[in-house]
Amino acid sequence: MGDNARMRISARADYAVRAALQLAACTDSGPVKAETIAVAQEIPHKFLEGILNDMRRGGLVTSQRGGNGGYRLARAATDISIADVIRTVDGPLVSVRGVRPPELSYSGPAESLLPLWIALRANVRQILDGVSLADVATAGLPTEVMDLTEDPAAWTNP
Amino acid sequence: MGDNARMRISARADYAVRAALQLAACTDSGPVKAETIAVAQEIPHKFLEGILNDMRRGGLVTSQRGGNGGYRLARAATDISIADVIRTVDGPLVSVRGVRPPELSYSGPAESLLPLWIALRANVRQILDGVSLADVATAGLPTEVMDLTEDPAAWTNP
DNA sequence: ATGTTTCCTAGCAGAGTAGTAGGAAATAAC
DNA sequence: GTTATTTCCTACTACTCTGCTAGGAAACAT
Repeated sequence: MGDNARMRISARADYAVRAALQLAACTDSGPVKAETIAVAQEIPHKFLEGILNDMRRGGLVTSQRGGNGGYRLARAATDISIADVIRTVDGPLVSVRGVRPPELSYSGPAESLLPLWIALRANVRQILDGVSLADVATAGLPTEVMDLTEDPAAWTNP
Repeated sequence: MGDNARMRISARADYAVRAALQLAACTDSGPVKAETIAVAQEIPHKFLEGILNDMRRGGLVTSQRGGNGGYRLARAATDISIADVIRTVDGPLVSVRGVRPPELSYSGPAESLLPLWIALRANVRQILDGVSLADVATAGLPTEVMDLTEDPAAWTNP
């Protein structure tokens, strides 16, 4: 018990999204070096290299080596969702006891737990699949998302 | 990479909720033994004992020792949310890189990430705070939650 | 007293997290 | 073709978290 949490965005995922946002921001000034991103977003350089590599393997970014090389987004920033990034570097968005909800089976009074986890997942997807890198980079989050942040209670802790 | 996921309901949390549901189901037949719950829900007995203890410390259940002892809910099943249970055994629902969203600060094109995480958290809370043990135990999930499970896409993997 | 059941402490094997280190391979500029 | 640059790859480390198990002490009912 302590500061561990259940919906946890890992350092990897957070860094990956921020790096992707940085790429979205400098979309037409040639490839961006890992080092540049690392400095701009205060991310450990070598750690970031590995993350960018995962994103390349996942088809999210393309890379070029050598002097004046670097990374750029493989698709338009409007066409890459936050969920795409997180899934690429960290795997599935939602799991229960290590497996994805559809593989679960409950009995007795717990039977309705499965639909609950499904609803939870659908809800998370709605947000993370529905927001693109461009939305965040240009500070133009969808109104449904902005609406959720209106309630001051959303900003307080528990 | 692999089967790790970002919104992960741990075994602890899953077991805790199921145990609480079992208690909600036998609310007026006297205290329920850990062993009984363990068998009914196929949860490792000694592991469950620890979880029930955490729930007692968290004020969710009361206990009685000795022959004919066991556990019962401390409040009405309508008055305990799924979020209450998860938070009691696992800590805060949502965190980014180990800290809760309000403590974060982003710069440059990542500035709108904070409102995004806040919206995500609000959305998760909406579900988990809004569903009580009684809702699940009686298979009477709120209609907003049921609506989310209507779309067949909610049941498919990615 | 006796049996039952919770409560407490300790430990443990495996996996995941957040990095670091060092160098090989590709590319561009000269 | 050499050199500087930058990605790419492998391996390693230290720490924490997860999902348990073991053994017994304390409380309670009969």
